[in-house]
Amino acid sequence: MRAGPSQEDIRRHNLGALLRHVHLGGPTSRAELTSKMGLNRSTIMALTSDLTAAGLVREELPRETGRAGRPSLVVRPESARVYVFAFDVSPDRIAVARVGLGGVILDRRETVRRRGVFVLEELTGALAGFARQMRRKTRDDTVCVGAAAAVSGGVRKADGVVTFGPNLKAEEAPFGEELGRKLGLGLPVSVGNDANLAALAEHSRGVGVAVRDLIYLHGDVGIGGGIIAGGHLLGGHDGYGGEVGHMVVNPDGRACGCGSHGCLEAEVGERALLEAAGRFGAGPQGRDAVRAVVEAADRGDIVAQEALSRVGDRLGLGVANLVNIFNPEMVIFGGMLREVYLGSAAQVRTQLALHAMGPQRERLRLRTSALGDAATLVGAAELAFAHVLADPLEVLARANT
Amino acid sequence: MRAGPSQEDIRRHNLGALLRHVHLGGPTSRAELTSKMGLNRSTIMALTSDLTAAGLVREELPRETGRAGRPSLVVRPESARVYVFAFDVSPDRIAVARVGLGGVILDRRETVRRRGVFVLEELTGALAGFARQMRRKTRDDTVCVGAAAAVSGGVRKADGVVTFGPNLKAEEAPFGEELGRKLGLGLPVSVGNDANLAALAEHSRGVGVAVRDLIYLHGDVGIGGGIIAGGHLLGGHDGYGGEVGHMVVNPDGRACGCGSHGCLEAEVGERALLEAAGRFGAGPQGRDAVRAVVEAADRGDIVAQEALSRVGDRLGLGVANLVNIFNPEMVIFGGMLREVYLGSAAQVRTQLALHAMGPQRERLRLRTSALGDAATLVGAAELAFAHVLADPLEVLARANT
DNA sequence: CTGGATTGTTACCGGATACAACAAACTCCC
DNA sequence: GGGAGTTTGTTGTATCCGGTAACAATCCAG
Repeated sequence: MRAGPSQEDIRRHNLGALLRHVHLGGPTSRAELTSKMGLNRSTIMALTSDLTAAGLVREELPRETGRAGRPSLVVRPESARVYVFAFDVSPDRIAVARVGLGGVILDRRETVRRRGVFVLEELTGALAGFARQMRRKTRDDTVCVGAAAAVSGGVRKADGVVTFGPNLKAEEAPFGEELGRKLGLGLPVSVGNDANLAALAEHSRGVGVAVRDLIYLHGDVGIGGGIIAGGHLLGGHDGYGGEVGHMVVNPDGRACGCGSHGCLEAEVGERALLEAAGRFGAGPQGRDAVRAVVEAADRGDIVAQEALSRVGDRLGLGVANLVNIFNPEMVIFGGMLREVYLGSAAQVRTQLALHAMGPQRERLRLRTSALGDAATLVGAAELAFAHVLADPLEVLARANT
Repeated sequence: MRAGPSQEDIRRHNLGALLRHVHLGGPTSRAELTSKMGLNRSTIMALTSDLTAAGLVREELPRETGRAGRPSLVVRPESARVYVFAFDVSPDRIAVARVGLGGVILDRRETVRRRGVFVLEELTGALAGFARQMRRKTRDDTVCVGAAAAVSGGVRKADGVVTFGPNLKAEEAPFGEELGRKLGLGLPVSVGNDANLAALAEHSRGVGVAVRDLIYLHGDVGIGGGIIAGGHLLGGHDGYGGEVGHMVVNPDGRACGCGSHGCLEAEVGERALLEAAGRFGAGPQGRDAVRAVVEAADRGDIVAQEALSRVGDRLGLGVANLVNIFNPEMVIFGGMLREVYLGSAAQVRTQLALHAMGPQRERLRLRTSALGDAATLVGAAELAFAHVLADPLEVLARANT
């Protein structure tokens, strides 16, 4: 409700908006910025001057214009100079990326990991180690402006502590705090749920660009989700918003790890599919196992087909419920749900036709993730960049001291 | 993304913020406004001067201060002078209220109506007639600054047309347009879904004040809902957000009017309860019939108790799903669901314990509507006032010509 | 090479808020 | 009842931000 000392606020906001433009939209000419932001030429110049002086963007003459008139300077993000660290803790791997302003992945390391084990010391140690390696390779004029991590689990908004997850037992893990300490950059590490951040990623740089209402469904061991409502990530009161995995789609269904029955996760998760296909425990686990089922079904394997069909029905019912409640413009399937959806699109559409209301269904678009496995890392990077976009000059002033 | 000519924007925003303070918070001293809005004394003075000159607020010396120092002028909304018309089309009644700035219901008329009949001409005619009667009784210096209607049905965001609802057949009803024409005030009539507007009302003036994430569930013939996420009403892409009535809570359940099976509406709607209690068709309909079931259960009627129990189970499962997905701070039961919840709170809580995840459940509060039947009217009034709060001076300049 | 078009650059203007100083009005205490 | 202390209204000034306008720079077309 408060407005604040508004002179500075305006400037902050406009600087952030301009930076967000070139961060998300790539190199943009001043002329385009002038029209898209609705500001005057002279104002745009003042803003870009500030950002250039801060070392956040660079202005260059365009190669070819093709049009009459003086060529407009192109504003491009200082991708190589200004960067963040993005971390990802998935059930099957951990990954670190150095992501430049503008969203370029400059460097990246990852390693597999054993499922179900979550030793805070070990994890943060490995991640920080990767980050240090990458940092040593950077030139001296580069500057790290933030860090964020995506974890598969619930992250409490109040303090960023991981409170539950497939890898966690009863205890709570102060993941961000510990990782921040180990990094030793004097930067706080934001933490977010992996599916939430993947949703953010698809919204900013994936299939969901310019889509203000979308639902992203992510499958790995469990089922997670992220909801963009009105252009903003739905966080919920404590930060657990979008946890669609435990929506009950079949009250008499399979037992779920959460203690309930017939959760989306229990009916559509990796284990459900593999068990239905008679492949649980026997062969490989994870993404490859799911892909194998879909391929078998494609080749005519009846058991695989029926497994996919059943899972697709439940998935479709879950999507129908979400569509009825949210009326999104788009639903995006990511992680292993990408394969499941591609293998059972007919069932999903049938369930939608049965259970979703006409008006909500008519303009709905079903898509698969455009960013794939990189989605969580990209989302974490966006989270890390968020405070830079909120107040560009403050961040750089602090980094340059 | 665009910022606009920001000098004016700042002023507009601050004027709106100040007006919203006194509109929602009641009479407020300049000193309080200064601290709450984070603006300087002199700025607050300039803002209140403008609003006073426009006739939107009045400044008065307070009765008693009780504290040292010069008493701060109290800014109060011009409730008697500036008003809107709020309309409500429920299944069982239609209502019109004249609501003053600040949310005071100055005048109100309503009449019962037959269910299931929706004749556009007739409805808008009756509503406009009520409004004209009220308008004749107002003094000359009063000014109507807006109008909005709550309807039980889906309202398409793009054009405000009612596209589906318990009272509608296949056709679409340009309700707002027609009502606006009949009113003849030169004002557009905004239209919103009744449950959405009731949610807005509870959020601004009911149990949900200062709650940024809440779910409001409304029961009459069907089940509607309104979701406030991050302080904003969740509209969805086409405006059908919050339509929780057709979430499937029992795939093998009762047939629903929408063509699906086991929808929340079909399982816990009025008809479901009355049929389970063996009272459908025989006795009275509507709110009174529901109340009778709850009272019978209280007196020990086994059939009524079992009916309530079953309905409460389904309701609880639906709420658990919503809680998992949204992680709201509060769930509010309104309309006939108020009675249902009061009569089956134990079942609802049991289902929550079974199906809702711990972290989401722990800090959740379950409440009943504070505004009761007035919620939809109050919500419609808020919708009507919305554009006044967005740009106070423009609206009044136009009204005074 | 000239004319038209588009944009960068600069100086100036109007508007909005903060700040500071003074006046006004209240409470408390003697 | 009156003075001290406190809080707030009021007014004038300063600062900052964005818009406007005029001019210079640079491109394309012919």
